[in-house]
Amino acid sequence: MAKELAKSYNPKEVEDKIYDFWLKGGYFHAEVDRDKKPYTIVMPPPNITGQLHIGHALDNTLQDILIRWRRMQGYSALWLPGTDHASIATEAKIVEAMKAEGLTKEDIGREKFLERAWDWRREYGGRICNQLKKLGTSCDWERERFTMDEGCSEAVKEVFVRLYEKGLIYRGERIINWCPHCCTSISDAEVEFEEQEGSFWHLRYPLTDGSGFVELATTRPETLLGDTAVAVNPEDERYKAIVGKTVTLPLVGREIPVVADSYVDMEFGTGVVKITPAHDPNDFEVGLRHNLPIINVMDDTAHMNEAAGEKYQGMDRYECRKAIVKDLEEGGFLVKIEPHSHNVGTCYRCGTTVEPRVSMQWFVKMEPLAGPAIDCVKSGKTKFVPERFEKVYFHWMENIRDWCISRQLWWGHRIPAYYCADCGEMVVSKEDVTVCPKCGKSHMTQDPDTLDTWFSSALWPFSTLGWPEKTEELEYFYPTNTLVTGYDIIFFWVARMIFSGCEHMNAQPFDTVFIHGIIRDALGRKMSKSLGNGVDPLELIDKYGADALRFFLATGNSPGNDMRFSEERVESCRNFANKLYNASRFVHMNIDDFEVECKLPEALTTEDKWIVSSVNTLAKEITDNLEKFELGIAVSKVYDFIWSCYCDWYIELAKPRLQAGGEDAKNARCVLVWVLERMLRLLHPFMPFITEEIWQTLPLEGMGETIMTQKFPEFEESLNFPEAEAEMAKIMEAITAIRTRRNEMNIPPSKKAKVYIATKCSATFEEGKKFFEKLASASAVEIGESFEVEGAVTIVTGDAKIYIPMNELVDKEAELKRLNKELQQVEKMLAQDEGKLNNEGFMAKAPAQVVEKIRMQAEKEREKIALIKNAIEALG
RNA sequence: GGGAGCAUAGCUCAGCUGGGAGAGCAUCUGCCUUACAAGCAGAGGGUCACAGGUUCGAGCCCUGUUGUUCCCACCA
Repeated sequence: MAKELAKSYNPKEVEDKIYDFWLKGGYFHAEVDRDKKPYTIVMPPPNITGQLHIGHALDNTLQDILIRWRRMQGYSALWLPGTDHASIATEAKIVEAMKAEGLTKEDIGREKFLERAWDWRREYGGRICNQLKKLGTSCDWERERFTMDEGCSEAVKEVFVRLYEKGLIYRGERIINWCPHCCTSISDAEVEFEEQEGSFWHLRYPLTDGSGFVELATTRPETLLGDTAVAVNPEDERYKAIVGKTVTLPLVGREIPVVADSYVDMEFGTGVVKITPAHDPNDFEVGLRHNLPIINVMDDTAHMNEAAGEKYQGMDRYECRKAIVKDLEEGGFLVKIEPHSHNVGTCYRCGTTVEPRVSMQWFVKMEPLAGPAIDCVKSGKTKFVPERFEKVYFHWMENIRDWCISRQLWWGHRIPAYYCADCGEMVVSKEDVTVCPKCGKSHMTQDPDTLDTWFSSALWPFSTLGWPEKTEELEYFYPTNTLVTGYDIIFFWVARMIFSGCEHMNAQPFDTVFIHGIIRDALGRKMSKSLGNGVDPLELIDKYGADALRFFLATGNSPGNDMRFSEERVESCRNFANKLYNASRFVHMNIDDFEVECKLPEALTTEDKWIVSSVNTLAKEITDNLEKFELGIAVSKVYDFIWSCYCDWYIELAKPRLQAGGEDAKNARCVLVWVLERMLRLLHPFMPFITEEIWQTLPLEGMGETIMTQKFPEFEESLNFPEAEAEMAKIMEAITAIRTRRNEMNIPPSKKAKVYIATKCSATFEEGKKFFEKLASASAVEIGESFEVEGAVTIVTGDAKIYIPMNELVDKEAELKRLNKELQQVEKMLAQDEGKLNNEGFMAKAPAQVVEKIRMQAEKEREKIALIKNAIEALG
């Protein structure tokens, strides 16, 4: 960071080095510290199968901004990282890898399979963490956890046993969603519905007594093989006579009853529904009400089983559908086929159409858990940002159904239930059970199933802090403060953490759920593997630097809303980093040969006070914004300040002073450094690398070794100079007005001209005189009450009338035209303001501040009008 | 069938509890002004989707309409 350095900032040279420095310094580590307030974020654990994608980058950038900010504010800020075992996804990967060797799970057995899975986890599980480090995430790696590590597994068992003993976990034969590809049950939340074009087959089932037929329609004719009834609405006059009779199931010949059930919609179709309790959730309910037999006609892979009959056994469900339709047609049972679009449930992991299926599974009874979880949010113990997501949450919680938690997988937490092969006794226990407590025989086998991945993630906010042990950490850091996540996993995860926290900790797991959207591609489409439209954050980091990527992710991103990816914007963020780097280079050029302290001098000029006051106010605003989770607003304010105030104005204002040398130059140097240092701290949560890099080069004796642990700037009354801000505004307005006029007239900066400033604020302009040469191409500046200047361009600002003599360039006609146009504009504004001031309603009801503001505005406008008129007269 | 979001400059989006419409990119003009051409100084460009309403005052609040995206839901 000195003169001889490259003109552009090169993030590659600094980022890894700085990250190592932070790690070695242990700055990410948070301890229980009774002198500090805790601030805790638990990281949504990425899957061990995962690669860092742009969504992770967003999620973790937001978390890192919050945690760095709070850490700088003096909290004991814990950001707890970890990974998720991701049972289905990981198991699929292992199975796939084995396939290449020609092996299946069953070939090698459970034990060997798990060995492979752990090997895989050891090899790849850390990959995503290393990728997160590239992003600059300041999480406490010493506390990194894994959902299947010893502690988390202990928590899982504890929860399972507790809920079981409370009667909130039960085992039962229910209809569940079955994925024939993953070969496991999945929960309701894991089913994604998609609209599909299908057919509506109208069939007729003959009445057994030979008195005719009933016509009904189905979208799934193959399930006919499992039909155990036909249902009509009890109110339906058309069918009252046949209720209680039986029909003979076509192709099968089974005699099944006609039942009356209000579930049937008389208006829809023919008003008759075939009932297949084993393969449809509604039919299952009907079956329960009418005591119907359940005939499961498919196996694990959705092929027809022996119950489907010899002819169809072994067929895949769609193959069977074709065969059935053909047979029905041949048998004269098919009335017609209508096109029909309907919602089909698919597995969110693999996209396979889910097969509803009756099987023995474990469930969490949700209703007793949902109540406290609803109260938790209703009472405000947990708040959603933005608030509208609370509605989504309530709706889901209020309509929740029992949660199927068992999975027919091997990779995961094995269900702690044991069965006696002799007497059939079941024992649920945290410890392995080898001897049956009932019959005393040692023929106990553990339930082969594992738990839904989300069962363990639901415990994440407290299992990672040591629960069920009563650790110091748990007591200090729980409830956590902020959970940052996308709206897409509110149901999977957020809701389940809330009821788990309420149930097991008797306290909300976090105070705030900060929800963000997803990042779409440049065309607004979801990023997906199949479209190949994803962007790789690591490539972006490589190309533009982590700071630039983070800045992009934080900017223009408002809570809960999706954002589109734009490489141009990442580039502009990179440019901002470079701008800051160059500003620092400038500062260094001016301080390296001098003794400069990062301390404000005694004597501050107006422009010094202006920049100091501005950065001081900025600190307050940023803090307010961050407290309200308005990260995007906060970050753009820092951007504007650094670029527009510090670089475009203050540095330029400082140049003449620096060149002049002497005491004033020394003061300017100090202010440059002081403001730069403060702005670096404000920017640090957003752009951690470059701010650290620059900060370390500044003359900051005794301030510590890292910016990370410096205090986040706070508003200080002693640094507030509103008068200086007002005075600078006058000077800046005059300079800008001159520039604009010169630009309009196409006068190059090299062509200097004398500037006459007629003003009542001569003291202000007298002090600002020196700036006009540098910033407004003035050859000389004269300030007075009034001037008579021949052949001059006249520029009117709120506080001054400025003349620039440019005989040969002045076009009197054009000048007059322009001044008249300006006059009109100002008169129009004045008319508006006077309208308000003459409006009784406005005067009576508008707040005093607003009235005062308008009054001042009108006053200014009147003055300006007088000045412009005056100038027009002078020209004419 | 319910519910929600979005609609603001050519493009992508900000806009806090209502008090004179902003940024980035793009376009145009002029500048290598000794930190930065990844830059500097300027300019142009908006009936804030439409129609009503509340209010002294509406991009913002209310109602409706249109378009669009998404979530939830057991119509076979």
